[in-house]
Amino acid sequence: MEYQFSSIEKKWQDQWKEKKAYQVSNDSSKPKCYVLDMFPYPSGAGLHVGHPLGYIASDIYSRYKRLKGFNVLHPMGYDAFGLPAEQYAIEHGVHPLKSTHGNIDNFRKQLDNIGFSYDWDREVRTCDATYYKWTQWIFLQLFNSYYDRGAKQAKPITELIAVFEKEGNANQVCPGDPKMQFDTATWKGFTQKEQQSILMHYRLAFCGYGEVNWCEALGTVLANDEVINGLSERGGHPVEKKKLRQWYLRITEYADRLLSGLDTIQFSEAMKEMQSNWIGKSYGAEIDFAVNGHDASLRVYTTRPDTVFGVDFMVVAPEHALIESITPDTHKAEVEAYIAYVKSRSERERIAEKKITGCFTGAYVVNPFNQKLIPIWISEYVLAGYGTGAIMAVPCGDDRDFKFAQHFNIPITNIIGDAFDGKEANPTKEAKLTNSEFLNGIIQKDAIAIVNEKLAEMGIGQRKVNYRMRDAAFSRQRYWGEPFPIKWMDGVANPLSENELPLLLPDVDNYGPGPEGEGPLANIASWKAENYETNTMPGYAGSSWYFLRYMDPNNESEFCSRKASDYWGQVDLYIGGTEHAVGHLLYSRMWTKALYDLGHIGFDEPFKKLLNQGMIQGSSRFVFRKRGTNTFVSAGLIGADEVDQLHVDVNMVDGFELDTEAFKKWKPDYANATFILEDGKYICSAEVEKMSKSKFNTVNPDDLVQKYGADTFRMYEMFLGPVEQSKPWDTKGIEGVHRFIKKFWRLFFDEMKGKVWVDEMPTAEELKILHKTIKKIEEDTERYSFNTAISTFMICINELYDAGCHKKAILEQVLILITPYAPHFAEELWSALGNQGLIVDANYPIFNAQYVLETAKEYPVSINGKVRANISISLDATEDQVREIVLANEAIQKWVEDKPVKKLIFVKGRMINIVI
RNA sequence: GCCCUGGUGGUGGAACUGGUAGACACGCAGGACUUAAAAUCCUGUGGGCCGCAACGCCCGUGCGGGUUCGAUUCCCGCCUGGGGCACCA
Repeated sequence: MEYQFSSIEKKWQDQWKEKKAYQVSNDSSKPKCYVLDMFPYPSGAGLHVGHPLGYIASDIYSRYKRLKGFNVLHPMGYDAFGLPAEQYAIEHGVHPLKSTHGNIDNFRKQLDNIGFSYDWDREVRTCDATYYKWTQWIFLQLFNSYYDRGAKQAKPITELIAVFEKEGNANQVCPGDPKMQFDTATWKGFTQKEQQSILMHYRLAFCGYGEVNWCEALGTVLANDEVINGLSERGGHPVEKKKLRQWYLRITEYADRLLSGLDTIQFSEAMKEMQSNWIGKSYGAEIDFAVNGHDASLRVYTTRPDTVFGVDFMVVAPEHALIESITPDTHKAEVEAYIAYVKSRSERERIAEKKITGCFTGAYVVNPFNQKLIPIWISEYVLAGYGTGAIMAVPCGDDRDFKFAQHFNIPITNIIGDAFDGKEANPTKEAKLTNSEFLNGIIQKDAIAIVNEKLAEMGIGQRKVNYRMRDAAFSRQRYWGEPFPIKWMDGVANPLSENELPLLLPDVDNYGPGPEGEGPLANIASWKAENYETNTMPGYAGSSWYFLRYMDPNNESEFCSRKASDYWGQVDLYIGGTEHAVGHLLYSRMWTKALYDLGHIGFDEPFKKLLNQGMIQGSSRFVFRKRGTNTFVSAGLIGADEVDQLHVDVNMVDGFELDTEAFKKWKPDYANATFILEDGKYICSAEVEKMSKSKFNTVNPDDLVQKYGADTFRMYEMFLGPVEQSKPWDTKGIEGVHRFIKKFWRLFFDEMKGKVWVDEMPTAEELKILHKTIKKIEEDTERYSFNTAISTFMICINELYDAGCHKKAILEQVLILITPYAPHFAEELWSALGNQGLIVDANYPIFNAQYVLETAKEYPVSINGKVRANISISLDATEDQVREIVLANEAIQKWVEDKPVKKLIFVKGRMINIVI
């Protein structure tokens, strides 16, 4: 009986479906385990071999945990709102819902091919009203909350109102406007509208005017992480700064918790690094410098208060509020011209050119420590949005300040003696200070605290922590997203009540932008008549909480019952790519914390362990066409002729050898192609690139599943290397895995003889092979080392094969071990052995150390670290006995001769080393 | 520029806490079976030296140092691939 994978796989996929084998209950006495994939955006291009890598890994882990007795939640769904579907709608007039559904069907078909154990009854789609109803609901939770800095947690806005009525805002600094202050009476004196406007400055989801990344070509606002070098991530269109009314999430209030929470979760160092860089916490001080001749002071933020005697000039951002009042008439024209120049420059130009520009205001501040007058400059390199929008420049210690000083011939004060060579700035903290009066002779890093104390004493400064992270822009001028559950009345945003949800996304006639940068919803008269918000939520809204919905997907009265979220808790294993490091992974952490603060869930980090799968790259193949001809030269024969290098479909190339007949049929242009061959072959050149349709280097999993079966495909993807590692795809090796599976099959069935397994008692040697394998597979699967697990299976089968073992008692156990990796195969043979029920419900074999006990060990014996002999010695031999045996050995004696043995190192069960 | 990662045979990779480097595969070479092919099986396969062969010896984990009885693994300095951040004061 031959291994007929296609009928076997079809059969078991049908059986699983029929028996609802992967349906998961929230009611179980077993321990829980939640294994999650980052759900995909269903693009029109379909899956290539890179996509399932993480899905296979998570599927193996889920199935393994299930066999180990866990109640495993392993769901899948679709992140279905987003730009591509809308772009497609604009170009082809197809409703995004329709194209999205088509893409989802196609995805599902491809996923089903591979035999995943998803509980499809729990599928979520972010674009379904039954789902986005709750996205809107969570938005309202954020809208109706503020962050209590004292308690370090989100609280209902009603509590804040109560505080205002009792004591004003003295103990609740306004995050949106820190200078705002009012007492009880003032609060009560405000109109309803004024009160609402103040509350907006506290809300966790709020609306405000702000500089945003505006992309004219896309007609929308983009988040910082959607802008790359001044161009939009999608489409590569220019992006500029523009002031618009936008919704934001006050994620900055969570900066510190997002940072400290990293210590409680298992993310890779690289991932934590990326997140903490993004949050960008810095410790420094704010210092007030009195402006000479004005009753005003300039507040700067610095991380280096120790350098205060080295300040040679101040620089403020062009937007700084103080500029107008302190610039003397003599400098007005110049300053205005410079500000106009800065405004004329796009973000893109600024980043691309990085020119040193600036302008002196004509005003001075006084250094509070030595009364020196310090000129105030304006320059675009100082950002209005960070710190106080003003810096004290210390050219001898900061590279940018140094270059600025050089460029404008500003004299430089050296406060670090020999550590500064006059040619470049030295940012050290280890130098001894000079020219610094009371700080002279003190090491810089020690001086920081001294200056901070002095500042506090003088009442002109204090320690200050700053974050680089900005509040997250949360609105898009697009159609295909969640509508905001907000009605505008007299300039006040009114939240819909819970029973008005969902606010359904209406149909539109055209998907183009509305008037004045508004979204397409602004084009609908009935929508405008209701005064609904015309923006929609960004792509990350739905994906920020989907892992909670899987726990309770059909709940119509709650986003997720507390009972369900208490049962499932954190995601135990989350698998996905690194590209979401500072987007999705940060936002979903924030949403989780907010929902936790408000008491809706019982944990404040969503993902306990994150595993990043590597990217599978494409291995492109190229042919060389002689310029102006239809003749193709084999790679090894390219001489002086001018040739054009062209991508060729990798599926027409075997290794490097081109199938010339297939090539001719590929495109009409090539029908009459002629070839210059080497050794009768056309050889292509190769390059590793990103896998993409346009490079003709994509490999479709469907083709491989058809040719080798899903089980072979699954195992091969894992065998390729560690999951975390990026690597180019190469189909060649799949044969080896396929051979292995067939070999395993032949332990059960012989092509001629049919059934060959037997019901005999296993020998000690066979039990040893089995238990060695159980131990290793378990260890490897637990640490996600799937590639080495597969090689362990190969070793096991090779050994059983060599031992001629066809014993059911052994084979059956190995089948259970391999179930997570090759589920269809295991299911088929499990039932062939006469077992009732599914192998996915079997009990995992239990390792018994007794079977693998060794009595002796083949010790490597080295002399001065070089292995010279292998000697078998009993494991319970004492060191003295070992010494005797080893030194008596002929091969060792030859090396030792009559030299004295200085030392003998004996590591039990490992090795022996003789030092002479 | 700063930060994080990786660099091991012809190839993918293994070696988990410092203890026989190259497991397991691919590829290649030779052989068996077959009319032939596919499939399957067997043998060899890091480089070099000496040899009829067995055996044996030397070198070898990006490069140069160091610690150690012993280093792919730890430390210092450099080269290099990949990723992230980038006027953040």
